Amino acid sequence: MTRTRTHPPFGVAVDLVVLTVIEGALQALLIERGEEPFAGELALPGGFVHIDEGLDEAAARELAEETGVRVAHLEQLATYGDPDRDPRMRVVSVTYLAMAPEPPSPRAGTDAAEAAWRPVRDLATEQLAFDHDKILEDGIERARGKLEYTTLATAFCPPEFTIAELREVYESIWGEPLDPRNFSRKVLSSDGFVDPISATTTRGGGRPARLYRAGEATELSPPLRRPES
Amino acid sequence: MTRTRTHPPFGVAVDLVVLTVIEGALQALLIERGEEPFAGELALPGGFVHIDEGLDEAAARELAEETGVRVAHLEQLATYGDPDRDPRMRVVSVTYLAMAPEPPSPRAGTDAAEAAWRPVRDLATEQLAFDHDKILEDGIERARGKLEYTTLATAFCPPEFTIAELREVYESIWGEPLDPRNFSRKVLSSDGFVDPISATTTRGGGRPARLYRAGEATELSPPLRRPES
DNA sequence: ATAATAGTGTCTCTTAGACAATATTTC
DNA sequence: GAAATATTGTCTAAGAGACACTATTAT
Repeated sequence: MTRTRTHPPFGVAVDLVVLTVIEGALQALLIERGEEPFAGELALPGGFVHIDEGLDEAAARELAEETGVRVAHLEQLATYGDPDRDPRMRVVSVTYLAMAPEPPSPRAGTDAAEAAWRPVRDLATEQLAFDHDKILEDGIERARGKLEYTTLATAFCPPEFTIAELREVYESIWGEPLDPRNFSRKVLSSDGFVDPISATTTRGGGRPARLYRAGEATELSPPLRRPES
Repeated sequence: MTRTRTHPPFGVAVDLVVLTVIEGALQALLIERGEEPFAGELALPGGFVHIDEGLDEAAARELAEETGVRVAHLEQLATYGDPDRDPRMRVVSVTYLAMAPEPPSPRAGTDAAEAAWRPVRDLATEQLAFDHDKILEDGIERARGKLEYTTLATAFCPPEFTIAELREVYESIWGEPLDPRNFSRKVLSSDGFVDPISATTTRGGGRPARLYRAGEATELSPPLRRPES
C-alpha cells in the first residue's frame, strides 16, 4: 500500500464544551463563526491541532486563544468523526469538557468573531454549526452524570463558596430542586468534598453562611443521587 | 495559512480493547505484531481509519477483519494523540472498548501474525507496543466502573445464563468475591436487568439453577456498589 | 417584629451486607 | 448420607428523603 492510501489526509481538531453557571442557569461558551462554512452561526470554540502538540495541549491552547477563560477542570469528552461532518475535508474532532467557576467576560479571539456565554436552555431549538449540537448535548449529559459520583461541582464555584452556592450548581445543572438541609448534611458528611474555613459571608441576605474550599477528594462515595423526575 | 499548515497530515487509527471472561479470569484480545515498529510485540487489534468511513464503522471493521470475534457491546473509550506515540508519523488513535460473551477461537487477520486471549493479570509486567499498556488499563478501568451502574455485565454472558455466571463476571472483573445470596437478590430486584426463562441448567454441579436472558434495561439504579477493598 | 436564609435534629423507609436455614441435585 | 450449589428468609446498620425546629442576620 502507498502511504497515501494507508494514511489518508485527515484533519484533527479539538472542540470545547465550556460550561458555567450564571444566576442559576447553566451556560455554554459559544463563538459566532466568522468564516465559511457556517459563517455567522454559533459554534463551539475550537480549532485544528498542531502537528507537534498533544491533544490536551491543543485543547488548553484553543481555550486560552479563543476565549481567554480560565477553567477549573478540563477533560476529554469524546471524538466525533463522521465522514461528512465538515464539508471542507475529512475532520476528526476530539472534544473536551471544561468547567469554569465564574463568568469573566470572554474576549474575542483570532478567528472568532465573538465569544459569549449562552444559557443552554435557549439553545434547545437553536442550531449550532457542524455537529456541535450533539457534542454540546453529550457534554451536558456527561457533566450531569459526573456530579453524581465526583466532587466536580466545586469546579463551578469560586475558590471560597457556601454550601448554598454549591447546591445551586447542582440544581442548575440537574434542573431539579434539592432539599437544602439534606444536601448540606450529605456534603459535609462526605470526606474531603469541602474543607471549612474560618470565615462567613452574608451575600445571601439572611443568616451568614460558613465558607468552604474544595477538598482533596475527587470521587464521591456513596454518590449523591439525582432525583428521579 | 496554507492548507498544509492548517491541516497537517495526521494518521487516524482505531484500536480496540476487547475483553472477555474465561474460567474466572478477565482476558484481553491481543495480536502479535508482524511488522515494524514493535514487530513481534503484543498490541491491541486495530488499524487505520479509511477516508470514507466513520469511526464506529472502522472499529467494527477492524474487529471483524483482525479478530473475527463477535462482540455484544462496542463503545468508544478515549482518544490518544501524543505527538510521539507512533515513531512513523503523527497518529491519533480513537480507541474502543468491546465485550465478548464467549471465547470463540480468534483467527489471525491480514496484518496480525496472531490474535489470542491473554489473561490481563499476566500482562501487569508485560510491555505492549505503542501506548497500548495505558489504553488497556484505561479500558479495564472503564469496564470496572460501568459494571456498577449499568447492566453491561450481561454482554460477557452467553444468551442464556445463570445468576452465578453473571456473578462470576463481576467477581472476575472486579477481582473481589461477592456474596451469592445478596447478589442474587440485588439482580432480581433490579427491574429489567435479567428476564427469567422457564429452563434450568445443572452445569454447576449442585442444585439446578434457573436460566435468564439479558433484560431491556441498560442503567442500574440504584447501582451495584463495588466492595471497598 | 418580620422576613430571609443557615444549620441541626428527628423520624421513616429503603437498601446493603452478614449469615442462618432450606431445597435440589450428583456421587 | 455427604458434598455441592441454589434459593429464600432474617437481622442489623447505614443512608436517603421528608420535614419540624432553632439560629443569626437585615429591614
